[in-house]
Order: sequence, then C-alpha cells, then structure tokens
Amino acid sequence: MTVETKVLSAADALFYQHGVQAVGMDRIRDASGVPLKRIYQCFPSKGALVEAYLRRRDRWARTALEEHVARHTGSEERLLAVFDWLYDWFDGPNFHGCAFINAFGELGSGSQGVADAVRDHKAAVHQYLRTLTHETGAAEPEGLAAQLVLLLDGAMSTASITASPAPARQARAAARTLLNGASAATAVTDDSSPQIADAQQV
Amino acid sequence: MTVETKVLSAADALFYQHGVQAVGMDRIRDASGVPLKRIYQCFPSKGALVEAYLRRRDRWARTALEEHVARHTGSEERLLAVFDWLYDWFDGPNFHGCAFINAFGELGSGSQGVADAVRDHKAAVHQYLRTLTHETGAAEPEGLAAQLVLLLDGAMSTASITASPAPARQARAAARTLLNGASAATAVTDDSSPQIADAQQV
DNA sequence: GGCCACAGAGAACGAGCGTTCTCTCGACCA
DNA sequence: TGGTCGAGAGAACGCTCGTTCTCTGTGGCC
Repeated sequence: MTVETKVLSAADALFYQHGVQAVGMDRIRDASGVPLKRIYQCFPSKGALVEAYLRRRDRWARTALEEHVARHTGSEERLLAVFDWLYDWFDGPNFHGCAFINAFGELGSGSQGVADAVRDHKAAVHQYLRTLTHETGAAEPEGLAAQLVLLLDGAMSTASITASPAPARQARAAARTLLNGASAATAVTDDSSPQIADAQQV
Repeated sequence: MTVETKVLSAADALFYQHGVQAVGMDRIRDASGVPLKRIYQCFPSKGALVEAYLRRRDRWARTALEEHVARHTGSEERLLAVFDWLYDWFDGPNFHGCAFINAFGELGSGSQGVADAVRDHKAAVHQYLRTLTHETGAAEPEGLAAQLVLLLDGAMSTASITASPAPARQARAAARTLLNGASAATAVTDDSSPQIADAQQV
C-alpha cells in the first residue's frame, strides 16, 4: 500500500463522514500515520487532496455500481438494479449521503476544482443511466435518464437526512412506473395542456 | 425593521450563498450594520443564529410554495404547480440549491439543532405533498408523495450543480407520469417485488 | 569510517474565527 | 445640571487550521 493510497484512504473516510471543512490535516496525519511533510509531498495543498478524494470516490462509486448492474440480465432488471445497489449502500453503516452533493454545498462556490469534480461525476452517472435507458428501448430514453438522475440524487439526500434506506425502494418503484408508464402517458398527453381537471376538492 | 430581522436577513443572504462555515460573524455585522455585541444579545451563539436562519427559511419556502399553489384550482394542477414554482425559483439569480441539504451536509453530523431543523423542514414539506396527493384521489397517495419528495430534492441538487432550471421541468414531467401512470401501472403490472409496502416509510 | 541526503516527529507561524472586553459617547431622569 | 445606564465601534483573546521550519536520527556511498 503506497503512501499516497494510505493518505487517500484516511482522507476519504474522514472527509466523507465529517465533511471537508470539519477535518483538519492533523487528523488525516493521525489516521494515516503519514507525517504532514510527506502528505504535502504527495498533495501540494488541502484543496488538491480534496479533489483527489472526489476523483477517487467517483471511480469507486461508478465501478461498484456498474459491477452490480453487470450481474443482471434483461434491460429492465439492469436499470432497476441501480436502485437495489443504492439500497444496499444506504443500508450500510458508512452511508452519509452523496459525497459530491455534500462537497458542492460546502465548497462549490469557492473552489473551481471541487465544482469541476462534482460536475464531472454527475455527468458520468447521467451518461451511464442514458446507456441503460437506451438499452430498454424506452420511448424517450433521454428524458427518462434525466428523471432517473433526479430520483437518484433525491434518494441519496432523503436517505441521509432521514437515516433510512427506504428512499431507495421508493425511487425504485418510481423508476418502474416511469419506465412502464412513460410510453402510455407521453402518447396520450401533451406537455403543457391543462390536464383533465376533474377538480375533486377535499 | 427590527434589529433581529436585519441580522437574520443578512445572515440568510450570506449563509445561503456562501455556506455557513465560510461566513464569519464579522461579515454578518458588516452586512447588517448591527454591532457584534448587539447580535450576541439576540442570538447567544453562531449556532443559534444558524438555527434561526433555517427556521426562517423554512417559513419562507413553505409560505411561498403554498401561496403559489393556492393560485391554482384542480387537484392535478395544484400538485404540478409545485414544480412550476420550483422552476421560477431555480431560474432566479439567487438560487444556490436547498439550504437544508447544504446545511445538513456541512453540519448535520456535528449539530443536533441543525439536524433537527433540517428534518423538521423536510417532514413538513413531505406532509404538504401528502395533502396534495390525497386531494388528487391517487390510488397510493402516500407512496406518491414519497416519490415526489425524491423528485423535489433531486431537482434542487441537480439544478444547483448544473446551474440550470431544467430539472424542474424534468421533475414536473416525471410527477405527471407518476400521477397518471401510477394507477394504470399498479393495476396492470403484477411484478412480485415489494415496492408498494416499502413506500410507506416516513 | 566519514560525509551527505533524506525522512520522521513535532513545534512554530500566520491567518481567520467565535466570543468577549474596553473605551467613548449620548440619552434619560431626578 | 449632574450622574447613571446602555449602546456603538473596535480591539483583544483564545483557539483552530493550513502550511512550513527545525531538529534529530539513519542509511547509502566514496
């Protein structure tokens, strides 16, 4: 295990659990066992370490997700498997929301490097969902992928705040409705008309 | 305008735009024109000010949302109006994501008061969506409300990161599919997965 | 064996922050 | 009018943090 890997592992655990600003370099030194001088030889500043942390986490998340999906066959099962993977992640002991949304909220407007890493990750996940929705032969794969992105991000935030994995199941159910109902719904309705309006008041 | 209101207004603008940890009390003093001594008479600590900021923003957001919805008639229009309001908010110059998700990511694990304020806000919004879904007479109003919460939170995060209001439109389209397709989909399909039972979690 | 270059451990430095203190001045009231 | 109280402006204090420096020890090379 290289020194750089030891530092990144410690930084990942601490940054993800407590937030970037709440963790000082001293704590990363203590957790990794690598002296500060050495840490600064690998990463010239804390900002560089934070960016490396995000890039590493991006690789981890997408690799794990794609490996999980690859164990399924059938285009719909593969797409819904995304949300099963999410459930397992949420249900584990080390889930603390989306590291990218958290980092963006903390530093996004103040660090270009962090903002870029967050946008790159979100774009890559979006692109992956696009390939899955195209596989299914859905009528509107692009729109469906964009909607699934919202379910994904919403589920991560809600699961973190409510400390419950249930949002993954709710997102899965919504994804299936969107997948099955999308063709019927888009075929019947058009996007800006005032609905049927049966006006049933409570 | 009371002193307390001036402080809260300045704190709201600064905390929301730059994040809580990035804004010092000195900047709130400069922006509000209220001396530090006076600020500490109203709010005994920065943590108390942060909690007041979140409570105030909760009142603002829910009041604005409910007033917008109240201008619409028809249960479906009222529900979809939530996402139109979201679009206008995203499209304005002062949108920086969900203040509660941001604050939770920054301080959630370190401040019980902040975590409580965030959870209270999310629970109140969830409850409001529940009343709207019940109005529509949807087959599964509880599950539908939980799914709409995910779309709402996901749209806020994605709009913030991509700096585009488009996610509000995508969430609106998804909400309409869920609303129209939910009864048909749940009535027609008979997959054996347990998504309906799980969707009740609060 | 003697010199050198580098690594580790910890202190030190400068900046920023939350919080409190001091000094001054003006308002109010007997 | 004189005395007291409180408010404003800013400095000060103690702490934390990112970053750098110093001191000590050790292994490699002529």
